[in-house]
Amino acid sequence: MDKNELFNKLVSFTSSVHRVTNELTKNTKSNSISQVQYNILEFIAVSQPVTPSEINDCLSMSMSNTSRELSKLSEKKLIKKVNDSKDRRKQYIHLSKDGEVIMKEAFATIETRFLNRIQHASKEDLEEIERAIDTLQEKLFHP
Amino acid sequence: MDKNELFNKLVSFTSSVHRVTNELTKNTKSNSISQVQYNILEFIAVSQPVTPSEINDCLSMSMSNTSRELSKLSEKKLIKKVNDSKDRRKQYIHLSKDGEVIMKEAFATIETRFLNRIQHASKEDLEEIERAIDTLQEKLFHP
DNA sequence: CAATTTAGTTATCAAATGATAATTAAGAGG
DNA sequence: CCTCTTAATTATCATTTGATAACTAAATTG
Repeated sequence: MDKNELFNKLVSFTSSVHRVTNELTKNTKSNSISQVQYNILEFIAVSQPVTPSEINDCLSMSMSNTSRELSKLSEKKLIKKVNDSKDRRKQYIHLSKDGEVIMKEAFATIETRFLNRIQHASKEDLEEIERAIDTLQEKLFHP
Repeated sequence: MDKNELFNKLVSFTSSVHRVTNELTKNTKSNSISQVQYNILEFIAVSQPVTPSEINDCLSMSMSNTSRELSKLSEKKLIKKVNDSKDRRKQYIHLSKDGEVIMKEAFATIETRFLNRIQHASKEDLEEIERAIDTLQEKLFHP
């Protein structure tokens, strides 16, 4: 087992994942929000609840900009801020009802494109794909 | 086989891939270039050769900005532009020697972090990971 | 050949973003 | 209690970026 070769495979694999993710999520955002705001909502939707610190860390943005954009999303009633009951410096950000609606629509578009992409896959292929995802999730990406 | 469930797995999987990619590539860029310039060099390194159009498409940036940043990278002697011999409107961007050096260093850092991440995986685990990557690359991400 | 489209460059301006610093509030450690 | 650190907000300013338009050059279409 050549770990070096495995690393090269990982590089080209992650590059493919990013490319396909781009294709699937292109132009899915509603017109009422900016691209960055959509990225934030998507991150919240997948990782709910999140703190502002996690957002600027995971989306590689500055704390000042995160704070600004969260305020705008709050004004638009797309997110809710909840204080941590133990550590009262922390906030947990959730999607609001309206935020959930926007993200449900976006994910519906993404899912349609995904189903289109795997429409010719056989039952066996799909099962193999599912097992492969489980394997990588468990052994490589989750910890 | 529930395709809906498979989609949900894909969403959480791609989210993990992005998170781990972030961890592995954080602060790997040399101080002489901006983050965007690093992203461009990384994309070129993985997909060489690429056209300016592919760069603005895959990195979701405007054509004007792509052109500006490529000029800067050219001034810094990190890339080379080669005209397509058939379609002379097109350019192919390659890394220069200096660009290769910068990216080799960056990937060395990333590889060290990756090896650290899989240090406790058994031989069997690594083989399973490799097969899973091959499967997803072939059946889900490559086409 | 003429008209249209495509690839890319450049200049300009407005908007988004990052860096910084000052500030508030609260947890952690001595 | 005092100091240090962490989480977050806000204001200010410089830089980066996107949008637009004008432009060159070359391919495509008809």
